[in-house]
Amino acid sequence: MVRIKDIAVKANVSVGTVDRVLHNRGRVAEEVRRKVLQIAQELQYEPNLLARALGSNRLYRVAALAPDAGPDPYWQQPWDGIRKAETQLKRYGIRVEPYVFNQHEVESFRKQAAMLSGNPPDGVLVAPLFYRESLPVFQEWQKMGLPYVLFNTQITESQPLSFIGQDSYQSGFLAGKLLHYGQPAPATFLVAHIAEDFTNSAHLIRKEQGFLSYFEQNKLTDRYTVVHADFSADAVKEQMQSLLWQHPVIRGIFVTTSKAYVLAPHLPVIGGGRIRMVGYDLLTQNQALLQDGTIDFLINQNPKGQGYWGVVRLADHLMYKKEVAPIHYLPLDIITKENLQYYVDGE
Amino acid sequence: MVRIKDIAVKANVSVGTVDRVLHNRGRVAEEVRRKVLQIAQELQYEPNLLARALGSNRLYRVAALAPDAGPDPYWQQPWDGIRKAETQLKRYGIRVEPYVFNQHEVESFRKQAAMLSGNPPDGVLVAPLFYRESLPVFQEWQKMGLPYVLFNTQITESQPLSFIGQDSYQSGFLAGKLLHYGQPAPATFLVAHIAEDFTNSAHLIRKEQGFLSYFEQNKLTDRYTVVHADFSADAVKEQMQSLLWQHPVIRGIFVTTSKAYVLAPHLPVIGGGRIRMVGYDLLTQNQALLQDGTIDFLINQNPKGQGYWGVVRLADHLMYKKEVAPIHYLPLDIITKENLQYYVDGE
DNA sequence: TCAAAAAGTGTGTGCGCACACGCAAAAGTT
DNA sequence: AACTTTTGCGTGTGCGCACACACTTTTTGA
Repeated sequence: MVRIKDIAVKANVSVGTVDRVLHNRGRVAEEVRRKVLQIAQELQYEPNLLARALGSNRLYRVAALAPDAGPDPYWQQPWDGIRKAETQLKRYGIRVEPYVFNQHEVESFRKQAAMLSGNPPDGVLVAPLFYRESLPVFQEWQKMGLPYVLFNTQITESQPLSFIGQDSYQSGFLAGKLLHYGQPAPATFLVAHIAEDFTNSAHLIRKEQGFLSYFEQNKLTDRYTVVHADFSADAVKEQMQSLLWQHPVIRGIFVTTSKAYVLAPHLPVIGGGRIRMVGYDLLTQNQALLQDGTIDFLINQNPKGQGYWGVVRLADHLMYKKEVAPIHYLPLDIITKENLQYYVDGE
Repeated sequence: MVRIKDIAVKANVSVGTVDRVLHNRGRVAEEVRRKVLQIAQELQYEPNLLARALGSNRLYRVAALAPDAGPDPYWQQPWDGIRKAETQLKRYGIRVEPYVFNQHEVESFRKQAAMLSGNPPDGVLVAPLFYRESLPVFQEWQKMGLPYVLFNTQITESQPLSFIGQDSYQSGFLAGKLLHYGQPAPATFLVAHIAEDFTNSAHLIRKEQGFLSYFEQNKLTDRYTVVHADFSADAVKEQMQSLLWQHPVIRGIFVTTSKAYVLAPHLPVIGGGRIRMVGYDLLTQNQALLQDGTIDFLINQNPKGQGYWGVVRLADHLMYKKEVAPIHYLPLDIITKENLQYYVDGE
């Protein structure tokens, strides 16, 4: 195993000099610099991460900016992942500082972001729910040289260190397949958005686009119809009844958020064939509906993993100076009653 | 963070004594011993794993006993995972010694196992394909105090340190769901075992049991029939034709191994409804068949992950003296054309 | 021309732990 | 009583790295 000392001996310099070269710190003669780098390359030097973490007493502060888990249980999961990563990396000198905002109040997001910037950490993990309000914040961080990682929502206009999450388009596409698979024509499918500002939520738009594309690309549009529906939280029942009246051959519903459980109670128990349901995420309410057969498939967005990997990526960047891929798509896990157990609490 | 030194100070002894107590090495007065343990408990001492790995210059040898990747591409993947883990861990004192056997020759397994025992490593990772022949080997290891981790095939009669892999029973159960979903009755489904000694392969038996259970537990046996079929590698075509003749309403095939691609070319292109196929694992041949629609679903056994985690678990046990869970089930990943890309080469 | 600043380099210490070594006191032996 | 053995315990070194410090040589500037 190659150590810094080995490089030093081979290059006829001291370990201090090698250290300065490898970390771009201090002053080193250009000639020596190149020689050391070349030898390091040649010997395939890989730093011993244990020794590094042990030797440097440096503490890295990572700020996490995400919605409050209180009102929406979904957000508990990213926080769990973040916490898990912190526990694991604490020994290596990583500490996480949470900044919580209200997912329905733009102002609270702005405020927390400002607080964060006022006490700049070494890196940021952020769920940029509000598209318009995020951009100026990103610009500021960029100017400060503060690396930030996005999760949950992809905002292509910014230049984050990395994005962690699902490909929303492909996710909708997959939902199309799951509703269509083995479903005789003709049939109508509903794309249901629940209690969200659809036009301001990039990832919901992408999901719907993917869903539609499935039917278009497979040339199914002559036999299968897709209907868009926006539900507001307080009139779900009425809207559902009205939709069923208008479209008697609804055979499946694609709920684009984790809120399938909100819609489920208002489906007809029986009526010209059961209505299939595809939704997102393993909230306990959704799990129960999956078990009793109301929901056919859930697509797991692995929110816990998003938080976890976000912190890990930042640590990779900060501590180990590793290259970080700009996009880190998580798999589109298909969950049914039969394989659910292995995704719940998976370590 | 509590260090050994902190305990030493509080107990009025030296770090050497604390070390002896914590590791049960050397001689320590009983009174002092209890005092140190009590203080360690009190202070919630947790050893710094980094420092431990760094400080002890010990080299741990892990033997990996698994089939040759040459004849069956499936086995390349666990070996890849094992190799990956070794690369990652070799800096920290873990080295893997491969023992390769022929998956069709019981004798070669026995021979390699004997060689392994003759040059005992610190831990073993093994894919116990041959049920009967594995048991005595395990007994020997147990007697030697040699910790071993199982992967791929679970053998409940033994007491391994851990098992890494899928729940085969539930895996078959899930396959039942995937073939049945949206498939009108009546229909016949085939459970196809390809070129394996079925009766000596514990996990294939379990898969078939799970598959059958799906139809029983859901009370579908009056409308759906399940047929068991053993294929030998050199007569697949003839056997398939004969089966199609006997069971004209075959609507789906469950291939219990990664060899769906062997069967696929011999399915009728059209004939009273397409025949669905569910198989295992993302071999390139299977991926192509998934893409062109011949295979509907693949269940990913994550063979690479099995190898990887197996080595990691052993390292956890050997180096860090961590507790290792006796069973580590990997998720039953459902793969379709639409989400395949996110599982291939997922780091 | 000579001091001051900058450039270039080596040495030493500490991180927390494992482990070898060595010394003193107690217990055992003839 | 004069030993040997055993028991009990402290000290010291090294693992690979980060980083502070100090030292020498070169360059700069008035």
